[in-house]
Amino acid sequence: MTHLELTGSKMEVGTMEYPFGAIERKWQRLWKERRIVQAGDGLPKPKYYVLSMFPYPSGILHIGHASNYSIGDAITRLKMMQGFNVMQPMGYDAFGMPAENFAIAHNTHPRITTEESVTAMRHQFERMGFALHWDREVSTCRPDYYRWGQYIFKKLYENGLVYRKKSFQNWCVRCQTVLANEQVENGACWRCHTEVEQKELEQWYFRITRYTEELLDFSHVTDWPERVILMQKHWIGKSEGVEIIFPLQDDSRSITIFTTRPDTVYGVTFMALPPEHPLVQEWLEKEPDNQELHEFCHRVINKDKIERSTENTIKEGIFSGRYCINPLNGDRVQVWITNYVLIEYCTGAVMAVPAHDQRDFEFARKYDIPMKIVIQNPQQDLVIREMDAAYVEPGIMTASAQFDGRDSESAKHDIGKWIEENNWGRITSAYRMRDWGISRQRYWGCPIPIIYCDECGVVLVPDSDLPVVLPDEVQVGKTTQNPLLSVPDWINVPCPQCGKPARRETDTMDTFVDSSWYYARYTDPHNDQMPFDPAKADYWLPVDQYIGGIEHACMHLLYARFIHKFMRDLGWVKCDEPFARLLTQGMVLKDGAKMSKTKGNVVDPQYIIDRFGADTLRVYLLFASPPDKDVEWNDEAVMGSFRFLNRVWRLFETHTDLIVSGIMEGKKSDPAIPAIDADPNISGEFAHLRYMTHRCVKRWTEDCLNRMQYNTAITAIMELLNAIIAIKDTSDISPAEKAIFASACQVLPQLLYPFAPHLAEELWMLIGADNLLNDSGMPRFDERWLVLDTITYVVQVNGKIRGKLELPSDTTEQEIKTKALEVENVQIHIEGKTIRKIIVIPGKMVSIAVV
RNA sequence: GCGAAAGUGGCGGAAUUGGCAGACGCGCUGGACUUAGGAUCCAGUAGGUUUUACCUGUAGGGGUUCGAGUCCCCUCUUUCGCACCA
Repeated sequence: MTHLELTGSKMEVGTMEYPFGAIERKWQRLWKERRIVQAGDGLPKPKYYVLSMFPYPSGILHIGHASNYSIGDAITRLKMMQGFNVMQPMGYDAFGMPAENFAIAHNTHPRITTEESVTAMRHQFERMGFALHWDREVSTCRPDYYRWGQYIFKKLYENGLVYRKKSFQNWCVRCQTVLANEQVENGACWRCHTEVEQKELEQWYFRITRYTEELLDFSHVTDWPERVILMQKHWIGKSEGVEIIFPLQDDSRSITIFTTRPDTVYGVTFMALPPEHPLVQEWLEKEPDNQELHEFCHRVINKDKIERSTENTIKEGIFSGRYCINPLNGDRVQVWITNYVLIEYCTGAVMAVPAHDQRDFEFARKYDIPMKIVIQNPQQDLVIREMDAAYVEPGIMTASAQFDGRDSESAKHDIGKWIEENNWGRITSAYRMRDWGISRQRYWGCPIPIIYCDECGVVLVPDSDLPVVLPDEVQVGKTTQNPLLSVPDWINVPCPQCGKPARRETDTMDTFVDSSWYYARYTDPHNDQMPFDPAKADYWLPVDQYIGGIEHACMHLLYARFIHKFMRDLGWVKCDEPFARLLTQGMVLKDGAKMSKTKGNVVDPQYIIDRFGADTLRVYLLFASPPDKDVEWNDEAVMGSFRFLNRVWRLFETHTDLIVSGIMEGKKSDPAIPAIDADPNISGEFAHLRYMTHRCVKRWTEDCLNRMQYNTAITAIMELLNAIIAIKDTSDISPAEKAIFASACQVLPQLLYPFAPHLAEELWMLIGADNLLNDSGMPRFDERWLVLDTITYVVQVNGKIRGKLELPSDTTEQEIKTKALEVENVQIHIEGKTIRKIIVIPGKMVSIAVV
């Protein structure tokens, strides 16, 4: 753990700073008592639902959490000031392999460690001063939560969105479980980075592919980063093309392929099938003596799926001895079994056009398969013998019957139609995304509510028997297989249908299932009749502002959208998307790298909170960079935030009486607008302070509400503070000046509230407020005071600044031109030259073009 | 390879629509005060020169414009995502 370079002993001899510890604890207590987060269901106020991705309860509040929730809490407090009925709930994504692995390593039970961690984390969240609605806390590992996960599984099943399939799966040896495609990164487990192997298993799948088209449609989100939308679209990977049926020669069956290049269909010279293809499997059975074929297929199938699907794998194949017919031109086409076709994608078969596809080209060259040019390069005629790569660009069609001479790109659609008209196939789309495998062979997860009966087959657990409670009395880690297999009392149950002995499913669900609907559970977290009351969900959903890491772009955020759309189809929710606005916050880096225990560059937020306060940490995290960018941790710069808060504290401490009486003075002049406006005849530094006050409030408002750029909002506060402190002598000032000074100070607590709520609340009270800041409304500014009497014009000659000009704001354009030309330094630069043009930008500058 | 985002002082980063580049903070330099400190206050801080001023400067090169960090074209670098997807 890297601490600040500062030692504890130095702390003790340091000078006084504001008593943040006492202040923070006091307000944390008071907020809890006064329940500042309202979150009343259906309150007659506009609602605002702020949600930060719930954490895995590691027991330690990581700096990344601190950053994530500081953003969420800033938004929460802003929305409270705006008068919204705000909900900011918190819970725990508590199932999963880390808890189980930790329990194995420490010879304990995941339930014990998880609950301990939850308690520890709740304290740390409170110490950060987040305005969280603890009444709504959920934890996915508790039966009152996962009961409804099982219920949703059943609903999915009943709607044909769940199925079981045996196939080769990504298998992590370390985690002893299957991983979804989304959870494999560069051929390794996303969690433990162990290399993923292939294992044939029977698995439960969610048919997310039924929603592909809708998942591609982002028209119902209010504000999502373009980057995330693009990543999801890419992940779903829609390609438009044509499915074509190639009949086998001397056989009643056929091979269906998908292609995005129907324009090359006249150039097909072979078919490429993967060994897993049903036809190939059939041929293997028919020809038990074909040693070569058996050996090849066996070898390819058992090769690591990841390894097989990389570009640099050497293409291999074996001729099946069979042919099929190209329906468009009657060509006889060789059928090959290859290692470069993926069974999972589309129809699991490829029409090979070696002249116009690089992969097919390489393969055809290797095995001496004929090539046929059907797209000509308009620049230079292609000759097969001279080609050293496939010609994949568009061009002019040739040897393609009635399409000869046409531009290949524009002919694509007509060929598709021609194929449809002749019943050779159809125009369709293909998707990269596969169904979501949710089975995990681990103990610490939500049990799948399925029972296997010899008589009745696969039987759903009846609603009345839910939840299927995860048995606690399990020896975790004693076996290399699923620990649930060692609990016969739990596994062996009577069949709910026929009553005969049956067995429970021992797979548990991927934890991403748990997190796919938690945001909806928060709207009605204690409901024991249904997952949530649709009326309550209708009030709160969609989540107005969701905050989380980019790493979930193609996992959690995609799964949650899928489940949400399913719940909408059931009528449980009305909106089309779960998360209206999404903010992907950056990581906290140290020395340019992600913090990690192994690198030893972890900063402990608790250490900072104990020494400099939660307010300091929060201000630092938000000030260091915009919320969606990474924050570079810097020990020294944290001190800057601490000093800033200290300066604010000192200002209020030294001038308490002045501010309080100044506020009274301001109220006298205009009771409707407290303090902020006073004598219009003010000039000099107080006029400037008044201008700065209104300017900073305006900038803060825009940065907070429109731009969500809290670093510049904090900058605006610092600038106002500097402007106030710049006034050195307050001993002998007029009542109007006093009111201006006070109004500048009075607005500070409001401006600080989203970022440093404890100090802000303390100062608000100090200057005599009778409400809490969440009820104080938004700080106000008045355009009247943003209009300056004089404007500084910049004068450019040929684009270079040659002078400045102070002019009354009502100067006419003609006068401005005249004055600009009179500036001494301007005259030097235009002397002896011809003025071609003078451009006046009102309120800003004069640009003179000379030759 | 494909797709996307980004490149600004010693550092984090500002510059909202093309209009004073470097706000704000850190660090640094000098000074004041002193209870000798991670305190506070004052001055300075893009680089350069012949310093009331001028020149150069937002990865590099070109272009549009009275005017470009911002718009257009090319190149380079970095980061991220996808990667035999037919």
